[in-house]
Amino acid sequence: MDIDQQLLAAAERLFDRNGFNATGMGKLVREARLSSRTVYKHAGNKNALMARVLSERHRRFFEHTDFSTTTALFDSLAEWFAAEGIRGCLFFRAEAETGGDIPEIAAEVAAYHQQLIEHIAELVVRETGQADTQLADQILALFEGATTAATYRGAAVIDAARSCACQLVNARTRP
Amino acid sequence: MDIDQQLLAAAERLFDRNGFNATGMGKLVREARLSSRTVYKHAGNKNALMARVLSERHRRFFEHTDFSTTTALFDSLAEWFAAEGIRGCLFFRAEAETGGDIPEIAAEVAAYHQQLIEHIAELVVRETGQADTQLADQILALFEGATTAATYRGAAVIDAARSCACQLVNARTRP
DNA sequence: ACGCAGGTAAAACGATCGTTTTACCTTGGG
DNA sequence: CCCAAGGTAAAACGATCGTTTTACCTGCGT
Repeated sequence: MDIDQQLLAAAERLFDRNGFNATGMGKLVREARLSSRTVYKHAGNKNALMARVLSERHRRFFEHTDFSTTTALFDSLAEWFAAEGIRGCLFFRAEAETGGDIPEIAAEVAAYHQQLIEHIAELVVRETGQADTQLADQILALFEGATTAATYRGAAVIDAARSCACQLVNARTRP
Repeated sequence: MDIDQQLLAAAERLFDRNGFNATGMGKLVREARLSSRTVYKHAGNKNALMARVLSERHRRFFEHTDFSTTTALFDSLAEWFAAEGIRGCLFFRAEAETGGDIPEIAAEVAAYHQQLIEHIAELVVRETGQADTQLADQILALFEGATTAATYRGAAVIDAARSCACQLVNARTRP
């Protein structure tokens, strides 16, 4: 059934564009062109739907993003924003809107963050030949910072962050 | 009257900890130990209250933060988080929760961002002797990224971001 | 002594929230 | 042929939302 995709696509779009709490189930039902009965049959309730949206976003993001090199990482981010618009990190926003109080959502956010950290740590090892927590934290900060700051400064921040990250990595590559 | 401070303090605490939309006026009235009549006499309505909270936060943040050197900037951020807790940027969160649709709030967020950008640009000039948009964007990304990533990685990200920013600035200081 | 500015407590407003229910299709397989 | 599965449309649920109103109290200036 593409009914699940229809529902999840509408939910992700509305949650992302207008916020989670500001998006009522009524508006969601209307936008997804489904009946509320069907929506609740498929999603359970709003919290579960939010969690599924995050889970799907998680999958799609790591499917899209290329962690093979630092350059590729920030290029992927720029591509993502060009295709999806720049509205900041949906996981951070979900956690902030819910105060971390809804376990199913907090779990999805934590899972995303853990995988993000791991992928960056592996990237560091791959590019410099050794683990380096501080370098990984720096790339993470540049990645998150580009995501946030690009919402009001535009895509130029991503270029700036990429060149900074590459500088850091190159400095470690040949000492 | 400290009635305004009482109201704004409670509002900022609840909005920050639990989110803007998730914080009802009922809970706010209870927590501020005021009557709803008094709250609406002082604040007008919820949107105006949110905007005033952001305006006050803006003032307080720039009063606290030391933009004189790159080191001082990230030290200030670490101090702020130690004192206030780490929950990410309240301005970004306000914009995201409202989808940018409430003009009074969007204006406060834009004003904050503009001043942040300006202060960092001046910091760059002060430390390197010339304007450098790319360097300013890099420091901005590190600043925003530290703010966001510290919510799940902790204060270590701030140290990492500071050392990265200082490296960048020093590389420009003596060429 | 009095009035009024400005506070409280509590009820009430209509709107909207998330969710469930009722009643009615449509459709593919035995 | 028909019946279960699974969809729609729409009404209804109680809770809570943001906001206003009613009724009362208090303290201060003249």
